[in-house]
Amino acid sequence: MPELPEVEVCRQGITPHILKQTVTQVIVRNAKLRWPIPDTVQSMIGHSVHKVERRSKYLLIKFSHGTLVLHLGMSGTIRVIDEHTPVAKHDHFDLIFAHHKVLRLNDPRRFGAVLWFENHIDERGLLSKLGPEPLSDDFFHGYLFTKAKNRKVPIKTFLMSNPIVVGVGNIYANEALFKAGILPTALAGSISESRFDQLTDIIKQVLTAAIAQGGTTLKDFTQADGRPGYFAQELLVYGRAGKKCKICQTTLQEVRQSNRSSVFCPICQTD
DNA sequence: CCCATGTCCTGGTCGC
DNA sequence: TGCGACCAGGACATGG
Repeated sequence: MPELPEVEVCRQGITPHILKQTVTQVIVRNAKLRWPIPDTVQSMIGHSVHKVERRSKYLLIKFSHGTLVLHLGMSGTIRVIDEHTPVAKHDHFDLIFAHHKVLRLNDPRRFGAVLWFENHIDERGLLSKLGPEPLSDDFFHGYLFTKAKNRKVPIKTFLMSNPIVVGVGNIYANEALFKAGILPTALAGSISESRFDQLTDIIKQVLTAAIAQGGTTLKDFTQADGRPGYFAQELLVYGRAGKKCKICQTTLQEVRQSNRSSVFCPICQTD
């Protein structure tokens, strides 16, 4: 599920089901996620949800005395379901509420995380080391150009770097670079300010459109099937290596960068 | 065997 | 030479 639009749609979807509801039980079936689920998650019992926020791809479920931090990793999904719904394979964590609904985390690969920040303290600095939200005013014209000065890293790796900007994963990095006409292998420090500004606008557009489409197809997170939001969006390059560019019909090519696949059109995209 | 939506961490390199 | 910034790749676990 995990690109930013999917997490945001998830946040919007679960919020009305859990806001102001009181936790009655916390079940940890398998604590071995990316980090062990701490015993302190039990402190939510008897407390109610004040707010449901998102920072980067982290879901923040806020209580008066702390914050439950959820990350979906590469394969996690969250649903709000009836408490009698049978437990399925990879259902690792339940947050049960007084109105008999359950927030249930399923994560086959277990790269996700369930953490508790007492008094909002982020011991690992997970949230404090993050760059700006791409849809906020902190991600503005000139920002990427300034950050990229003297950087020799490929633009695609640069875009996917959380200290630079959060929420741009492999799918949207590929899609945004195609739309901006920039090769993923172009060096970040060699890209002009105007092209960076155009790329900034495109990233905002792509993420906004994905949230809007995910929001319409996935507005209720109480269903058993959770189709990721990006399936609703037409993908121009991601997953299309060897197929024809939808703009110029040239065969799309693939390279690996930092152990991730990048797909691009050798005609539509340039250094 | 190959590949896969994330990201922390390690170890190596580079430049001041 | 020292040190910090930067960068590539490994690691995690499961399924298609």
